[in-house]
Amino acid sequence: MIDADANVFVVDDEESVRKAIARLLRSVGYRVVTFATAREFLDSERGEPEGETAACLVLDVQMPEMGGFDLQRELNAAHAELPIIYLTGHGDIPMSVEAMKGGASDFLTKPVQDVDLLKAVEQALDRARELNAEQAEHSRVRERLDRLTPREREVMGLVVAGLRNKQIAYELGTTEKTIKVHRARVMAKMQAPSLAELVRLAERIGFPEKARP
Amino acid sequence: MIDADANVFVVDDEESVRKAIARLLRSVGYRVVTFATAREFLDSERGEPEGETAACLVLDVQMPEMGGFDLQRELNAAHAELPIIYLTGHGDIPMSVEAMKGGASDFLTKPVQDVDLLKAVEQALDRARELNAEQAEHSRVRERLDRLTPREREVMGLVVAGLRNKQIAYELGTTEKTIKVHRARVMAKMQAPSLAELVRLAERIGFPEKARP
DNA sequence: TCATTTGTTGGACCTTAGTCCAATATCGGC
DNA sequence: GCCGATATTGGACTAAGGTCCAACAAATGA
Repeated sequence: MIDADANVFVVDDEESVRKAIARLLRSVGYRVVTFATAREFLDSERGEPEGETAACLVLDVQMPEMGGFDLQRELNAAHAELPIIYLTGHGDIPMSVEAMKGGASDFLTKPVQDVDLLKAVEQALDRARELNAEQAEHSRVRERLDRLTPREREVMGLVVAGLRNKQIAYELGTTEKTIKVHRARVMAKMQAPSLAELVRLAERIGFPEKARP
Repeated sequence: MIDADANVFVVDDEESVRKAIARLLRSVGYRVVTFATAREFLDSERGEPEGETAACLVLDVQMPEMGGFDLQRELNAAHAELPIIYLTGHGDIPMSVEAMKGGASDFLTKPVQDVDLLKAVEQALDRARELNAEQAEHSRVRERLDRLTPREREVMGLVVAGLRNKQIAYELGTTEKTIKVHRARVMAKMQAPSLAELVRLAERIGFPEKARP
């Protein structure tokens, strides 16, 4: 079954293609927004960046000015993780392979069969939902981490490294007593019911970040 | 630079192709073993399954009896993670896209340029080295886990879930003292210097496995 | 079957962690 | 100078974790 709460963005310079694709996708219940150029898409406000609704992009490879691959590069640079389905009239195997290596969700040739496109969109949206779920959890945890004071962050780093309070106190040149207070605050602010959970939270967001070499 | 300690397996039914590819790859320092059929490759002993040396597979798509994709399916079923570079004389875009979705490392068309193949092999071997490193760590931890008694595994599961000894004792219908002993053995057998590290080890191997619904 | 692991359980004791109270010192801003 | 946030420390106490020693039952192997 199809989850109707999904956005599909279509970027193609040919109006006939945009219309045909939009009609097809709307007919099965997707919300569709079309764009004639990559620039137009980038400048648009496409709703929430912290995605609540799944979204994917159907993207023409060959377009004047900014092509599909250029757009993908822009999106990656902007951290906007959005599954992409490429569409092309003049593609070859090396191009499709490069696109897939670059993380594309699919790569189809025009004229595209309706079933093929629908299947590709479904897959892309599934990917989007997974990405959204991950990212939502990730930013929820980072938000808590941001509320820690510098000292608390230090303490947390050493706690998840497995050091005991006494050792942490020595490392930071203070007393065990103080560490206990910081530690308790860390647990509270991070909303960790146990040390095990704190470690998992830290792992998930890659804390602490590695030192620069 | 090229790491000479690498195996490249070549499976192609045309002897001329095998010879040409083998010569090319050997000329830059790779160890090469060729096979005329997928069956022949599967039946061979290709050295250590717990890979110490990186390896990849250059695989013809069209072959009598068992084709390249069939071979990949066999390998996946057998847990043998081996980066695959497909080679085909009669490929199309949908085929290449499917191959890439299926986890192929690359997909090239015959006749292949030397530089293209060499670049693809380098990339595939890089992937293989990463996979090897991950898998080596993974199986090292699993090995330790396998040395735990059933009871110790139960205790470990509840420990990494964040339960306290008292709660674990209640769950398992015994006393806190007993749990402490199990717990100490778990730490020793898992070679975890701290609870934090035990949690990370458990996370890495996906322990405990989720119950089936 | 006997002996030897292996897994399991308990007691006594010490160390470490967490909690509730309170207090001091510093800094940046208003 | 006062206020709020941060960092620090102490006392007294409870709870939890870890260690050493000891014991017993079940499984394993000769």
